[in-house]
Amino acid sequence: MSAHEDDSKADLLQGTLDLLVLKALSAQPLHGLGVSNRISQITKGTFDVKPGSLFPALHRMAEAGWLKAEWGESENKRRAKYYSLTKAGRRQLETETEDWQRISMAMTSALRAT
Amino acid sequence: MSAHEDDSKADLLQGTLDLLVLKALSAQPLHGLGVSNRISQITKGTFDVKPGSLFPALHRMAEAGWLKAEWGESENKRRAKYYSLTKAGRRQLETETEDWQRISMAMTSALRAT
DNA sequence: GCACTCATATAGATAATCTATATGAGCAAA
DNA sequence: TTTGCTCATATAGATTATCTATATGAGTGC
Repeated sequence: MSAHEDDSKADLLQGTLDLLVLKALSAQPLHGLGVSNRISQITKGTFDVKPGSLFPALHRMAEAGWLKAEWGESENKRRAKYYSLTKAGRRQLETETEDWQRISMAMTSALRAT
Repeated sequence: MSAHEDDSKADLLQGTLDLLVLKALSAQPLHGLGVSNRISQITKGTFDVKPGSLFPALHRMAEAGWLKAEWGESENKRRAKYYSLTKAGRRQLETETEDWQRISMAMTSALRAT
Protein backbone atom coordinates (compact mmCIF):
# COMPACT_ATOMS: atom_id res chain seq x y z
CA MET A 1 0.00 0.00 0.00
CA SER A 2 1.38 3.41 -0.85
CA ALA A 3 2.01 5.74 2.05
CA HIS A 4 -0.32 8.54 1.05
CA GLU A 5 -3.41 6.31 0.93
CA ASP A 6 -6.03 5.86 3.59
CA ASP A 7 -4.70 3.22 5.97
CA SER A 8 -8.15 1.68 6.28
CA LYS A 9 -7.68 0.29 2.76
CA ALA A 10 -5.68 -2.88 3.16
CA ASP A 11 -3.78 -4.88 0.61
CA LEU A 12 -5.14 -8.35 0.17
CA LEU A 13 -3.49 -11.40 1.54
CA GLN A 14 -2.59 -13.49 -1.45
CA GLY A 15 -5.12 -16.24 -1.81
CA THR A 16 -8.12 -14.33 -0.49
CA LEU A 17 -9.14 -12.56 -3.70
CA ASP A 18 -10.68 -15.64 -5.28
CA LEU A 19 -12.76 -16.29 -2.21
CA LEU A 20 -14.01 -12.70 -2.14
CA VAL A 21 -14.93 -12.80 -5.83
CA LEU A 22 -16.78 -16.09 -5.43
CA LYS A 23 -18.65 -14.74 -2.42
CA ALA A 24 -19.47 -11.48 -4.19
CA LEU A 25 -21.08 -13.43 -7.03
CA SER A 26 -22.89 -15.93 -4.83
CA ALA A 27 -26.05 -13.81 -4.51
CA GLN A 28 -26.38 -12.56 -8.08
CA PRO A 29 -24.44 -12.07 -11.35
CA LEU A 30 -22.39 -8.88 -11.53
CA HIS A 31 -20.11 -7.21 -14.04
CA GLY A 32 -16.45 -6.63 -13.22
CA LEU A 33 -16.71 -3.28 -11.51
CA GLY A 34 -19.85 -4.53 -9.80
CA VAL A 35 -17.81 -7.31 -8.24
CA SER A 36 -15.29 -4.75 -7.04
CA ASN A 37 -18.02 -2.60 -5.50
CA ARG A 38 -19.67 -5.57 -3.85
CA ILE A 39 -16.39 -6.69 -2.31
CA SER A 40 -15.92 -3.23 -0.90
CA GLN A 41 -19.46 -3.37 0.46
CA ILE A 42 -19.32 -6.78 2.14
CA THR A 43 -15.92 -6.06 3.67
CA LYS A 44 -17.19 -2.72 4.99
CA GLY A 45 -14.73 -0.77 2.89
CA THR A 46 -11.69 -2.67 4.08
CA PHE A 47 -10.72 -3.95 0.64
CA ASP A 48 -10.53 -1.90 -2.49
CA VAL A 49 -9.77 -4.24 -5.38
CA LYS A 50 -8.22 -2.41 -8.30
CA PRO A 51 -9.09 -3.28 -11.92
CA GLY A 52 -5.55 -4.47 -12.56
CA SER A 53 -5.99 -7.12 -9.88
CA LEU A 54 -9.62 -7.92 -10.53
CA PHE A 55 -9.80 -8.53 -14.26
CA PRO A 56 -6.93 -10.99 -14.47
CA ALA A 57 -8.52 -12.82 -11.54
CA LEU A 58 -11.90 -12.97 -13.28
CA HIS A 59 -10.28 -14.34 -16.43
CA ARG A 60 -8.31 -16.89 -14.48
CA MET A 61 -11.38 -18.04 -12.58
CA ALA A 62 -13.50 -18.26 -15.74
CA GLU A 63 -10.70 -20.31 -17.30
CA ALA A 64 -10.80 -22.59 -14.25
CA GLY A 65 -14.52 -23.17 -14.87
CA TRP A 66 -15.75 -21.41 -11.74
CA LEU A 67 -17.33 -18.46 -13.54
CA LYS A 68 -19.45 -18.02 -16.66
CA ALA A 69 -19.21 -14.72 -18.56
CA GLU A 70 -21.88 -13.05 -20.67
CA TRP A 71 -21.94 -9.65 -22.36
CA GLY A 72 -24.84 -7.45 -21.34
CA GLU A 73 -25.69 -3.89 -20.48
CA SER A 74 -24.97 -2.15 -17.20
CA GLU A 75 -27.34 0.07 -15.20
CA ASN A 76 -25.63 2.97 -16.94
CA LYS A 77 -26.33 1.66 -20.44
CA ARG A 78 -22.74 0.64 -21.01
CA ARG A 79 -21.65 -2.69 -22.38
CA ALA A 80 -20.52 -4.83 -19.50
CA LYS A 81 -19.50 -8.43 -19.04
CA TYR A 82 -21.61 -10.18 -16.44
CA TYR A 83 -20.11 -13.00 -14.42
CA SER A 84 -22.03 -15.70 -12.60
CA LEU A 85 -21.04 -18.78 -10.59
CA THR A 86 -21.05 -22.21 -12.19
CA LYS A 87 -21.76 -25.39 -10.23
CA ALA A 88 -18.01 -25.85 -9.88
CA GLY A 89 -17.79 -22.25 -8.71
CA ARG A 90 -20.24 -22.92 -5.89
CA ARG A 91 -18.27 -25.96 -4.84
CA GLN A 92 -15.10 -23.89 -4.93
CA LEU A 93 -16.76 -21.27 -2.75
CA GLU A 94 -17.55 -23.93 -0.16
CA THR A 95 -14.03 -25.36 -0.25
CA GLU A 96 -12.32 -21.99 0.02
CA THR A 97 -14.64 -20.89 2.80
CA GLU A 98 -13.68 -23.96 4.81
CA ASP A 99 -10.00 -23.41 4.05
CA TRP A 100 -10.27 -19.83 5.23
CA GLN A 101 -11.96 -20.83 8.45
CA ARG A 102 -9.32 -23.42 9.23
CA ILE A 103 -6.48 -21.00 8.52
CA SER A 104 -8.18 -18.20 10.39
CA MET A 105 -8.68 -20.37 13.45
CA ALA A 106 -5.06 -21.48 13.35
CA MET A 107 -3.87 -17.88 13.19
CA THR A 108 -6.14 -16.85 16.03
CA SER A 109 -4.86 -19.74 18.09
CA ALA A 110 -1.27 -18.75 17.34
CA LEU A 111 -1.80 -15.12 18.26
CA ARG A 112 -3.36 -16.13 21.58
CA ALA A 113 -0.34 -18.23 22.56
CA THR A 114 1.76 -16.88 25.41
CA MET B 1 0.16 -28.77 -1.32
CA SER B 2 0.93 -32.10 -2.96
CA ALA B 3 -1.91 -34.57 -3.20
CA HIS B 4 -0.45 -37.35 -1.14
CA GLU B 5 0.05 -35.21 1.95
CA ASP B 6 -2.19 -34.95 4.96
CA ASP B 7 -4.89 -32.41 4.14
CA SER B 8 -4.74 -31.04 7.68
CA LYS B 9 -1.44 -29.40 6.71
CA ALA B 10 -2.33 -26.18 4.95
CA ASP B 11 -0.26 -24.00 2.74
CA LEU B 12 0.25 -20.59 4.18
CA LEU B 13 -1.54 -17.55 2.96
CA GLN B 14 1.15 -15.32 1.59
CA GLY B 15 1.87 -12.65 4.12
CA THR B 16 1.22 -14.71 7.24
CA LEU B 17 4.62 -16.35 7.61
CA ASP B 18 6.33 -13.25 8.96
CA LEU B 19 3.66 -12.81 11.59
CA LEU B 20 3.95 -16.44 12.66
CA VAL B 21 7.74 -16.19 12.93
CA LEU B 22 7.52 -13.00 14.97
CA LYS B 23 4.96 -14.55 17.28
CA ALA B 24 6.99 -17.76 17.63
CA LEU B 25 9.97 -15.72 18.79
CA SER B 26 8.04 -13.40 21.07
CA ALA B 27 8.36 -15.61 24.14
CA GLN B 28 12.00 -16.72 23.79
CA PRO B 29 14.86 -16.97 21.29
CA LEU B 30 14.83 -20.07 19.12
CA HIS B 31 16.96 -21.55 16.37
CA GLY B 32 15.52 -22.04 12.88
CA LEU B 33 14.03 -25.48 13.29
CA GLY B 34 12.84 -24.43 16.73
CA VAL B 35 10.83 -21.65 15.10
CA SER B 36 9.31 -24.17 12.74
CA ASN B 37 8.38 -26.49 15.59
CA ARG B 38 6.93 -23.68 17.64
CA ILE B 39 4.78 -22.51 14.72
CA SER B 40 3.46 -26.02 14.35
CA GLN B 41 2.74 -26.07 18.08
CA ILE B 42 0.92 -22.75 18.40
CA THR B 43 -1.17 -23.41 15.28
CA LYS B 44 -2.08 -26.84 16.64
CA GLY B 45 -0.38 -28.60 13.76
CA THR B 46 -2.17 -26.67 11.05
CA PHE B 47 0.98 -25.19 9.55
CA ASP B 48 4.12 -27.08 8.73
CA VAL B 49 6.73 -24.57 7.58
CA LYS B 50 9.42 -26.22 5.48
CA PRO B 51 13.08 -25.21 5.74
CA GLY B 52 13.03 -23.87 2.20
CA SER B 53 10.37 -21.39 3.21
CA LEU B 54 11.61 -20.67 6.70
CA PHE B 55 15.30 -19.88 6.24
CA PRO B 56 14.90 -17.33 3.47
CA ALA B 57 12.21 -15.70 5.62
CA LEU B 58 14.52 -15.57 8.65
CA HIS B 59 17.28 -13.99 6.56
CA ARG B 60 14.89 -11.48 5.05
CA MET B 61 13.53 -10.52 8.47
CA ALA B 62 16.99 -10.21 9.99
CA GLU B 63 17.95 -7.99 7.05
CA ALA B 64 14.88 -5.88 7.79
CA GLY B 65 16.12 -5.41 11.34
CA TRP B 66 13.35 -7.33 13.06
CA LEU B 67 15.51 -10.25 14.17
CA LYS B 68 18.96 -10.60 15.68
CA ALA B 69 20.92 -13.80 14.98
CA GLU B 70 23.55 -15.43 17.15
CA TRP B 71 25.34 -18.74 16.79
CA GLY B 72 24.93 -21.07 19.73
CA GLU B 73 24.39 -24.71 20.59
CA SER B 74 21.09 -26.58 20.38
CA GLU B 75 19.64 -28.97 22.95
CA ASN B 76 21.18 -31.74 20.85
CA LYS B 77 24.68 -30.26 21.01
CA ARG B 78 24.58 -29.10 17.39
CA ARG B 79 25.61 -25.68 16.24
CA ALA B 80 22.48 -23.65 15.70
CA LYS B 81 21.69 -20.05 14.91
CA TYR B 82 19.45 -18.51 17.53
CA TYR B 83 17.08 -15.75 16.51
CA SER B 84 15.53 -13.19 18.84
CA LEU B 85 13.26 -10.20 18.35
CA THR B 86 14.69 -6.69 18.22
CA LYS B 87 12.75 -3.65 19.40
CA ALA B 88 11.72 -3.07 15.80
CA GLY B 89 10.69 -6.72 15.63
CA ARG B 90 8.34 -6.27 18.58
CA ARG B 91 6.81 -3.20 16.97
CA GLN B 92 6.43 -5.17 13.74
CA LEU B 93 4.69 -7.95 15.64
CA GLU B 94 2.19 -5.45 17.00
CA THR B 95 1.58 -3.90 13.59
CA GLU B 96 1.14 -7.21 11.80
CA THR B 97 -1.12 -8.53 14.55
CA GLU B 98 -3.39 -5.53 14.11
CA ASP B 99 -3.29 -5.91 10.32
CA TRP B 100 -4.24 -9.54 10.63
CA GLN B 101 -7.15 -8.76 12.94
CA ARG B 102 -8.49 -6.12 10.60
CA ILE B 103 -8.23 -8.39 7.56
CA SER B 104 -9.65 -11.33 9.45
CA MET B 105 -12.65 -9.31 10.60
CA ALA B 106 -13.24 -8.05 7.06
CA MET B 107 -13.19 -11.60 5.68
CA THR B 108 -15.51 -12.85 8.39
CA SER B 109 -17.87 -9.99 7.62
CA ALA B 110 -17.74 -10.81 3.92
CA LEU B 111 -18.43 -14.50 4.43
CA ARG B 112 -21.45 -13.68 6.60
CA ALA B 113 -23.03 -11.52 3.90
CA THR B 114 -26.14 -12.92 2.26
C1' DG C 1 33.65 -46.25 8.89
C1' DC C 2 28.63 -46.05 8.19
C1' DA C 3 23.96 -44.58 8.53
C1' DC C 4 20.93 -41.43 10.63
C1' DT C 5 19.23 -37.18 12.45
C1' DC C 6 19.70 -32.29 13.28
C1' DA C 7 20.46 -27.91 11.29
C1' DT C 8 21.28 -24.43 7.94
C1' DA C 9 21.41 -22.94 3.22
C1' DT C 10 20.37 -21.78 -1.68
C1' DA C 11 18.89 -22.23 -6.53
C1' DG C 12 15.03 -22.23 -9.47
C1' DA C 13 10.19 -22.37 -10.36
C1' DT C 14 5.61 -20.77 -9.59
C1' DA C 15 2.03 -17.73 -9.27
C1' DA C 16 -0.76 -14.09 -7.33
C1' DT C 17 -1.11 -9.37 -6.90
C1' DC C 18 0.11 -4.43 -7.83
C1' DT C 19 1.32 -0.37 -10.67
C1' DA C 20 0.69 1.85 -14.64
C1' DT C 21 -1.25 2.48 -18.83
C1' DA C 22 -4.47 1.87 -22.84
C1' DT C 23 -8.84 1.67 -25.18
C1' DG C 24 -13.53 2.64 -26.20
C1' DA C 25 -18.37 3.77 -25.43
C1' DG C 26 -21.89 6.84 -23.63
C1' DC C 27 -23.19 11.33 -21.86
C1' DA C 28 -23.36 16.24 -20.96
C1' DA C 29 -22.26 20.73 -21.83
C1' DA C 30 -20.13 24.49 -24.32
C1' DT D 1 -19.11 18.83 -32.79
C1' DT D 2 -15.69 18.48 -29.99
C1' DT D 3 -14.18 18.47 -25.46
C1' DG D 4 -14.08 16.34 -21.13
C1' DC D 5 -15.86 13.06 -17.76
C1' DT D 6 -17.25 8.63 -16.07
C1' DC D 7 -17.94 3.78 -16.73
C1' DA D 8 -15.98 -0.47 -18.11
C1' DT D 9 -12.71 -3.77 -19.66
C1' DA D 10 -8.03 -5.06 -20.65
C1' DT D 11 -2.98 -6.12 -20.51
C1' DA D 12 2.03 -5.57 -19.93
C1' DG D 13 5.62 -5.63 -16.63
C1' DA D 14 7.43 -5.75 -12.07
C1' DT D 15 7.54 -7.43 -7.59
C1' DT D 16 7.84 -10.70 -4.20
C1' DA D 17 6.60 -14.43 -1.18
C1' DT D 18 6.42 -19.13 -0.98
C1' DC D 19 7.36 -23.98 -2.55
C1' DT D 20 10.14 -27.86 -4.37
C1' DA D 21 14.25 -29.87 -4.55
C1' DT D 22 18.76 -30.36 -3.42
C1' DA D 23 23.24 -29.65 -0.93
C1' DT D 24 26.34 -29.40 2.92
C1' DG D 25 28.19 -30.33 7.40
C1' DA D 26 28.31 -31.65 12.22
C1' DG D 27 27.18 -34.81 15.87
C1' DT D 28 25.50 -39.61 17.54
C1' DG D 29 25.10 -44.48 17.74
C1' DC D 30 26.53 -48.84 16.08
